[in-house]
Amino acid sequence: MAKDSAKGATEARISTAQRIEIALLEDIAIGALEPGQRLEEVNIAARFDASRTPVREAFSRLTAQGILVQGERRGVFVAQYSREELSQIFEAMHEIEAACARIASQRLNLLTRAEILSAQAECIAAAESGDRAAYLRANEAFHQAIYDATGNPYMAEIASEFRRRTGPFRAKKFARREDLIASAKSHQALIDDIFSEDSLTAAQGMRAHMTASFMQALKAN
Amino acid sequence: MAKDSAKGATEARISTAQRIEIALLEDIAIGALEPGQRLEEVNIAARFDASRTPVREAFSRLTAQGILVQGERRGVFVAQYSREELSQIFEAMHEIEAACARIASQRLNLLTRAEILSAQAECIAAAESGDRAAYLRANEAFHQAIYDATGNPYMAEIASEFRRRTGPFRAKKFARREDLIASAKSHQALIDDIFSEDSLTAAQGMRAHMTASFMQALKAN
DNA sequence: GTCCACTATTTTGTATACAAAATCGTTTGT
DNA sequence: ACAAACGATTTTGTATACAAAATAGTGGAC
Repeated sequence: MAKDSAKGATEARISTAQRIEIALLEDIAIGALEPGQRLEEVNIAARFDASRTPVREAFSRLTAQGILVQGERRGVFVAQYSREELSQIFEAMHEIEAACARIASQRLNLLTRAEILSAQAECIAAAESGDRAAYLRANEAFHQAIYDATGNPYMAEIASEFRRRTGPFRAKKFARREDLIASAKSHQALIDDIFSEDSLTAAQGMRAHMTASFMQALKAN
Repeated sequence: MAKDSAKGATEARISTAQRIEIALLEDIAIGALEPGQRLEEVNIAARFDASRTPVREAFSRLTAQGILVQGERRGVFVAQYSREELSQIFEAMHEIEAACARIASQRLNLLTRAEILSAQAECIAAAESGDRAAYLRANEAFHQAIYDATGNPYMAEIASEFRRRTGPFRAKKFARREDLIASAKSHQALIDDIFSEDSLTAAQGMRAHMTASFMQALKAN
């Protein structure tokens, strides 16, 4: 009965394969694993003190999501994109984010407004203290709050997927404290557009935000 | 040198896991595997005369794509959606398809126009002969041709993914020959809108097409 | 007769073993 | 000296074995 009441509420028992998948995702998001880097099954297995089997399962799932790619020859690699490919991925993400903003603006309620504002407050706090890692987390939470405000988990999921794929490239642009503050300020304008509840304004606000984000990502990559 | 010149041009050597993944996808698209149906590793392994290992790999990739879902208890199941969930998936798909149509309308060229028209010709032929399986294939090729016309493989990929996920639910609506002909006719209007090269017209045309598609899917499910 | 508990069976998750394919290095021939 | 080919080593793909968890089935007690 009280078997997992002590632990986090909904924390189900986690398999080794899932643990590896989550850890690899985190490493890629943080930048510990860089785009283009090769991942060998045996290395990863050793690192997690597991056999190759769960590692292969994690690789399968991550390649299916486009986070990892199989090279033409041996090995699995952290996905790496040329300038051209990056532009295409950002274009796709930009379309989805704009759709999310538009839908969210039409369905805002007290809760979703509060959660967007709350996430933004964390962004500002992290930006002012110059805590890069905290800002990266808060920034993701902010965008996630917008996705959630659509009330559509499928839209939210694909938007998140694109964020995971572009994470390593966006992360590089947050080098200095001013970058964080500028980003947080950009959020404020975006919030105004979405909270206007005018869907066109919301979508255009998000397009502007994403275009700026891509410009900076291009500079940093 | 001539090691695979006899076979299909780009057909690389395929692993058992990939073979199983493709076959399962096909079965789900066709309807041989119905939403909600449970898949047991040993059964599938026996069917493909393989061990559980490649089956598990295929399951991993398919669950990562949302084609299969892990039940809360045992087993992996073909994804099944409630009326509400189906509406959310179609909403998301509808947004992405509209974005594809808009972008495609801006980037049309001789080749992409030709391929859209060619796919539509196949749709008409299949519809008139009342060949349901052929129409399903041609219909997918038609939409794929529009995705490809965006020139953005990432947009194309997510659009395809949603099509795969909704395949079983859309397939049911093509019961009679008239359904096929009506669908092909609807394509014609859509082509006109996209070929207008007015992005707003193209997006609205696709929205109309998708809305109609969802209405029929709802009736059939 | 119903409910609970205990056991048995099924099923999943992980490890290991083995075979095949590919890369790398060395050697040999021209 | 350079190229080609052969062999050795690494790495992947698949099979099998084993352990743990969950469900189902059976029996017993009230």
